[in-house]
Amino acid sequence: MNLHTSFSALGDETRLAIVDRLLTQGAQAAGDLGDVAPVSAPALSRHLKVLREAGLVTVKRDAQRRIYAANPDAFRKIVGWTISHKEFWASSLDRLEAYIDEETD
Amino acid sequence: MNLHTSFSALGDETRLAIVDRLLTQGAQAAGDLGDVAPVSAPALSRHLKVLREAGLVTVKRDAQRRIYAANPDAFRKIVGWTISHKEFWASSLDRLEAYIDEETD
DNA sequence: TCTATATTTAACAAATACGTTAATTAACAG
DNA sequence: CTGTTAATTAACGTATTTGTTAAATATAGA
Repeated sequence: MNLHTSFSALGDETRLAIVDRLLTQGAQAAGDLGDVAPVSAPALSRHLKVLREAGLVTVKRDAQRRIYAANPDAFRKIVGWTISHKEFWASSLDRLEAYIDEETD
Repeated sequence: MNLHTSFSALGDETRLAIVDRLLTQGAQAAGDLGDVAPVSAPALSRHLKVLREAGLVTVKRDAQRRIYAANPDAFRKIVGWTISHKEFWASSLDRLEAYIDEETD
């Protein structure tokens, strides 16, 4: 899938929250994601579809449930792009490191 | 600016091409970006506005020209987010490294 | 089988996004 | 001051996105 498709999928607040949740807490059923944003189940389902079609998440069935998980390959593509431009944004690496330390606490 | 706003801005093929160009070739005037995609000057101008409002690029005037440049801070935010989830996507780091080597040639 | 649970799909309205051409603004050059 | 160049803003049509409620699908369990 094209890189801009991944970015587009992450360009919605609800979808970014879903992905962040899956990255942080691991795989979850669709229903368990209901509290990431104040939207109906059908709306959530469609967001999951967008993420699926962009290749950012994968699904697996478990009885009535659909277990969603973030797809590492998709993230490697994004990281790959950013890293390929590292010499640009990392011109002062310490500032990045400061930022990361701050964010990951 | 929110992270999803950055992703949203990069979620359009033309805008991603603009940004990639600025990252690769450095600052350029709006007119010089005309060949990144087959769109009219007004369309391009609006894409640049979206990127500006998302904080991904900055502008500086030079007579009639507007010189656009990628904004490192915006990219650090994106990198910061991906890195904060590194333990996930980098679970097999060699695969990422292989990918990067392949992409940056 | 009948019912409850989990999720998706259908149908539809409202908002947003993107492209175009025409008009406007701004700065330079003769 | 007039014409040229550079870029943006205005106006407008169409397509896509996002949300909702109602209906459909699929599995589990009494």
